[in-house]
Amino acid sequence: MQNSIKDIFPNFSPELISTIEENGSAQNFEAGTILMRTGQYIKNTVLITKGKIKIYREGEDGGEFLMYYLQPGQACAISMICTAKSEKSQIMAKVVEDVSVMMIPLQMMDKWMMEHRSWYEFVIETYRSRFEEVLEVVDNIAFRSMDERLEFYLKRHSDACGCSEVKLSHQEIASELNTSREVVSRLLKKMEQRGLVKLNRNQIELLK
Amino acid sequence: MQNSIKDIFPNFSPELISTIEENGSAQNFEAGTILMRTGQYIKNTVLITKGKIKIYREGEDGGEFLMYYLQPGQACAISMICTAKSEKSQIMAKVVEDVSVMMIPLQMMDKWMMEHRSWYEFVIETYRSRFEEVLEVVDNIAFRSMDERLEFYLKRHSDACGCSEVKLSHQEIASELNTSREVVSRLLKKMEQRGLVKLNRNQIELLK
DNA sequence: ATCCTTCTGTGATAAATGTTACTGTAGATT
DNA sequence: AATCTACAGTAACATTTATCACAGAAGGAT
Repeated sequence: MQNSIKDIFPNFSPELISTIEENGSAQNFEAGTILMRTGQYIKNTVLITKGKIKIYREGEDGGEFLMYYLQPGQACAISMICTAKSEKSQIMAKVVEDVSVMMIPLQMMDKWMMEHRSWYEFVIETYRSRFEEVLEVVDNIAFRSMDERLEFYLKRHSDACGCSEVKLSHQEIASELNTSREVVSRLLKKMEQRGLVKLNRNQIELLK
Repeated sequence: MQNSIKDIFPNFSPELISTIEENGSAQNFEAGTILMRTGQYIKNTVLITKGKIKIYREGEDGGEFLMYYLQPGQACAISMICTAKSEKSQIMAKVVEDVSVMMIPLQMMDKWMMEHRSWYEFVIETYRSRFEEVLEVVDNIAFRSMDERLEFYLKRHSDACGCSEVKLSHQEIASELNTSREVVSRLLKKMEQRGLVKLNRNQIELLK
């Protein structure tokens, strides 16, 4: 089996891995799928084994503010946090690159915390890294102006996809930064003049 | 002993409470004390038994952006999250009302997760509620304008202190919202005209 | 090629927020 | 009382961001 849990989650103990394979349910979703909506009840913890997911915070007016990416080897912290209580989701999760995931029923998630040290450590580390990531998001919107936020956004995107081309329209970027398309166009133009990017239709090439 | 762990953390098991009393160190700090600075290494988890603490995110330019309050019966999620790794603090914690706290060495924090169900549940619930609170902060700065944020700020303050008078100068409020004093003055004046507040020197009275 | 849709660029203008400069006032200090 | 200091109000202006209006370009569909 390619994309095995073993390879993607190298810190998991062999016992944990077999338990996951027994109790989890492997599933695939195409790009574009909404895996989770704000307000939905959470019944599973999601481990990503392939592909990419974006996590958004939704505004009352329908805005979709990008929080962070989830990639193979990671898990949805929100789904873990809402564990025992089977709470409502506070976020929206959208598949941006066909994913394979392992769905873990919430009771298992909780049970394993006591039984598997490597699971416990993974969960704690997931909490920690996501919390820090959200704090960084707060920094960006609290302390930085739109041009800096845009640069950060592009950099994060290219880090996530491992390439220097961002294949998104200005409109899509604007939505994820909760601003308007015109503002993004203008700021990108300035960045191009500064030699930071090269602009093409539906593609922004990062030069530095 | 007044302000006992037992009364303030009613969900803790008797065994956990005695373990805490054996291993923790009770300490007091005056209003104004900085309990934790950004970048400091964390050696303890902090349980609050009395008083109030504000948690800030610091900007590179020295801004102090208010994230949330910590009150009796609560714990600093950040200090828990940075657990085993003894990571650096990502936030700044300032005492705003004389506090009594119980300092728990980080090794204990980790050990008890396996040994005390009530500790485990408390920690998970702390993660959950703080994560949600930070998401709400993101909402405010991502989707709302300064006048709405100011109203929210005042409401949160009065909730935290349990009174309808906010005894802060415009300058202090401005710092915590990362804006300028003049903007706060203007917006407060408008709120007064709308009948939402009554303004006095060093005091804002919430009317609704 | 022609049409159509989506994407991009840009000017004009409006609104929100930040900055500068100055004034007055309340309370503390002397 | 005279002085000093922190706080609050406000006008004028600058900057940033949002909105409106429109035009042209790229690429797909017919």
